[in-house]
Amino acid sequence: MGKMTGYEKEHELPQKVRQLYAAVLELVAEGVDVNAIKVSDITQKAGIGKGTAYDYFDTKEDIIICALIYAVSGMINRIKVEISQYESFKMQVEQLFTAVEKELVERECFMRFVHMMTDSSFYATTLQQRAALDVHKECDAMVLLRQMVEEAQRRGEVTTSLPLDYIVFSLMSKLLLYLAVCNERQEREDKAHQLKPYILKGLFAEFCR
Amino acid sequence: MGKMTGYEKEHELPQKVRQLYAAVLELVAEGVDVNAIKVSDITQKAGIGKGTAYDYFDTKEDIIICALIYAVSGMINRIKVEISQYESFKMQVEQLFTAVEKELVERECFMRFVHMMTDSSFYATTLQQRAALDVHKECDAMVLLRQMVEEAQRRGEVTTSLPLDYIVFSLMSKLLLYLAVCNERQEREDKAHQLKPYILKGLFAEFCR
Amino acid sequence: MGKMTGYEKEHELPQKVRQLYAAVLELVAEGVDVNAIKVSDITQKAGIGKGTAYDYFDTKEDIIICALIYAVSGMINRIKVEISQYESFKMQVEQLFTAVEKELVERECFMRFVHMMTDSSFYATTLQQRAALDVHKECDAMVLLRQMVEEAQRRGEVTTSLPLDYIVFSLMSKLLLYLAVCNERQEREDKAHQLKPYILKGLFAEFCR
Amino acid sequence: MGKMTGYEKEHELPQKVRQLYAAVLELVAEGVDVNAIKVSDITQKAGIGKGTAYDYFDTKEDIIICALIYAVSGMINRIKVEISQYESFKMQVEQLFTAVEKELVERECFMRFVHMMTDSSFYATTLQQRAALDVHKECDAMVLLRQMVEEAQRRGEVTTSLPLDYIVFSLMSKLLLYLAVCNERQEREDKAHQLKPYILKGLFAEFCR
DNA sequence: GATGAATGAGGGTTCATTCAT
DNA sequence: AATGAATGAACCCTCATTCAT
Repeated sequence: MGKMTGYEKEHELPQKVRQLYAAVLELVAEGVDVNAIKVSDITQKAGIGKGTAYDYFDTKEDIIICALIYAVSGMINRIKVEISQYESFKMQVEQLFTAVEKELVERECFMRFVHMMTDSSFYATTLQQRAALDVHKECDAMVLLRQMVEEAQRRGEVTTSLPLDYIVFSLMSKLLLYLAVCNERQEREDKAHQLKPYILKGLFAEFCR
Repeated sequence: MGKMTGYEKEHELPQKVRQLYAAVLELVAEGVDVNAIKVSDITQKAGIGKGTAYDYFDTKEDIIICALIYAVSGMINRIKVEISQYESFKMQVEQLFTAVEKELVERECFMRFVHMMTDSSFYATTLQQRAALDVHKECDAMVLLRQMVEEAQRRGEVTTSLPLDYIVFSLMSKLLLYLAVCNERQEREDKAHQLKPYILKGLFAEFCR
Repeated sequence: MGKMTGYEKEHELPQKVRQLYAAVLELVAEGVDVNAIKVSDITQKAGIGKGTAYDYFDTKEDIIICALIYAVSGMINRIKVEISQYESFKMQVEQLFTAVEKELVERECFMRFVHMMTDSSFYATTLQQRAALDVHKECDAMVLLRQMVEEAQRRGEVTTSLPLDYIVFSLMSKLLLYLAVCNERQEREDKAHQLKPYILKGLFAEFCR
Repeated sequence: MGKMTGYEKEHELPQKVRQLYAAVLELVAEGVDVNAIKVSDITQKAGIGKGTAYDYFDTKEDIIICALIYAVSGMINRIKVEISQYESFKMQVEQLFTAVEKELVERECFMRFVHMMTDSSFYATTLQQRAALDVHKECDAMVLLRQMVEEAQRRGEVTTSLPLDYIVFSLMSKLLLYLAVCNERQEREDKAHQLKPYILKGLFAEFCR
């Protein structure tokens, strides 16, 4: 049987695969170390037999990687849709910050994913290779941000006197910064919300006309 | 025997421990997945027997964590010294960027360490707990940055109209962003150097009077 | 439902069972290790569902054993018929050698079967037990040879001054020797044909008047 | 560490390897199906830890194959020595038959080994490949027999009017036949001894002047 | 009846840790 | 003190067998 790749459309996903993905993402959201996840953890949480997982995936690593790709590409696509409802760059950026902080599971997965994109763990390396091959670039948040900025530049909302790369990277770094703060334990949850307006203000002051 | 903690002074380190740390850091610098490092990899590279490692550490994880703490606290202390030679905030920040990009091994370890501070892997969790207990805060780059900014504010070089947290986080995020770009494969190495002046200019424009 | 035993008459065999047997024997003829044959290999080659195989057999081992019994008893019966067309012992023996070398699949299965009769693998042990119970002795090539020799002795063609057992065993050993040589890779295929006249001559010289 | 090959000299064998070999051979002698032997069976019988086996061998199959090569090459070498004490071909052949029937364990291993040389099981295939590469031909009983016959021909004891191959194969087939009969359950043990003189007489009548 | 998706017991292999030398 | 051979718990993966459809 053809094994999963992580890029299947939502409706193409067999039920069992959906359960496997959900199990992995729950574990990740619970803060379990990805490297410590056991196949039996996943299948038990998914409520299916261990062997079944291997009908859809070749290795444990595949299960986890596909679950992460699934989560992040889904998240990015959802953010794309949400952002497209706004016309101004500023509103889009605000929406972006709101979107990523929204749900714990997604936030955790996104963080994990971003880490992996700049990490040298096994999962990181594999994901980077996958991303490089990924024609749809569905998983690349950078691509999303780049498009957003380019269009805003075309509309004249964002300065063109700074390199596109710099603007995109700045946006990304502030976004991650925000996520990192959000993710810290409770006490700082407030701090995150206090910082948000400053982060946005800083961004707009630097890049918007 | 008392086991190592990672906070020993340089001169307190037994020779064997030094060799163990060096081995771990070399492996990390080579891009080996921390989770994939085996005790035999470490001791072989260190040129000592496996049993000896257990005279100084209780578990494999301890060896790795202490090596990382050692590397990062050393790095931060060295940066402290380097920075203290400059009097202006701008020069200090420039020096900071130069320092972290300087050496591959350090950069890699620093990245790994930072990842771990915002990660939920086993090593991450342990390091975070250790950092929370760490009275000297020797390992906390944030503390260093905070001190730097506070003093600059006292000297009137940095604005006090923005929250200290925000300034520190911004500085940190730009620094990490820069490191991440530096760490990408060859092609981008140039991109990193092209971005640097913009990053610094952006920082100074936002925070310096 | 009553499960198969391997001794069903050709016309009693359900179509699916025929397909299963054919699949097993093809695999064996392809040189696949009997111990490595998977149920899915068999049913896939047979073009039927896995569950169906278990309607006719209790275990995987049963499928394989019955297929082998089927192949060998069929082969022996066919050889019996072919031999009965000849009246002289010498002609019968020549026919015997021709018959066993005839078809690759049969030769392979026969070899496998003979191995199993003098082996201690699981299949061997089971087959030996079965053969001991086999009232018809349909599977026992030795019985065929014994009858052949006994009748030839009665007709005065074969010496009675040597023990029957010895003559039968000698015949068997030469036959197997010949098969073994036939089965070696290509180069020796010729060698087999060169040896054949010597093998027969030796046999006849020793046992025929 | 360098792994075992099965061709180590007796005195080169680490103690643990010796124990592993002994365990495998005991199991084989007990009539356990080679394909059913578990690593834990071997190490338990050997009285060592499971992991230790993997210090000396890469896979379970390696352990078993090396044990068989060890047993057979040892046996053949011992037979070589025993045979070399006799000067006449007839005495040598008699000694050969005595030697192979001598010890249960050896007989069983030799049978297993011979099976494997004309079989298509995994072990068989691997052993055949090894034997083809084996420069010493230490494991090849055929080589031993061939030398024996050639020398006897040179001494004028064995006819040169028959092809060498035929003589060697005949000798081999009678030898194996004899072993097979010896190996059958109790009742036939006697039969074997009754057959022996006829087998030898037949051989000598056919090949000796 | 026929199927093949699902199961989970079982076994090969790895590697952190120990301890006799 | 230092070693590394030995251990065995742990875990991934396979595949015979079942059973709902």
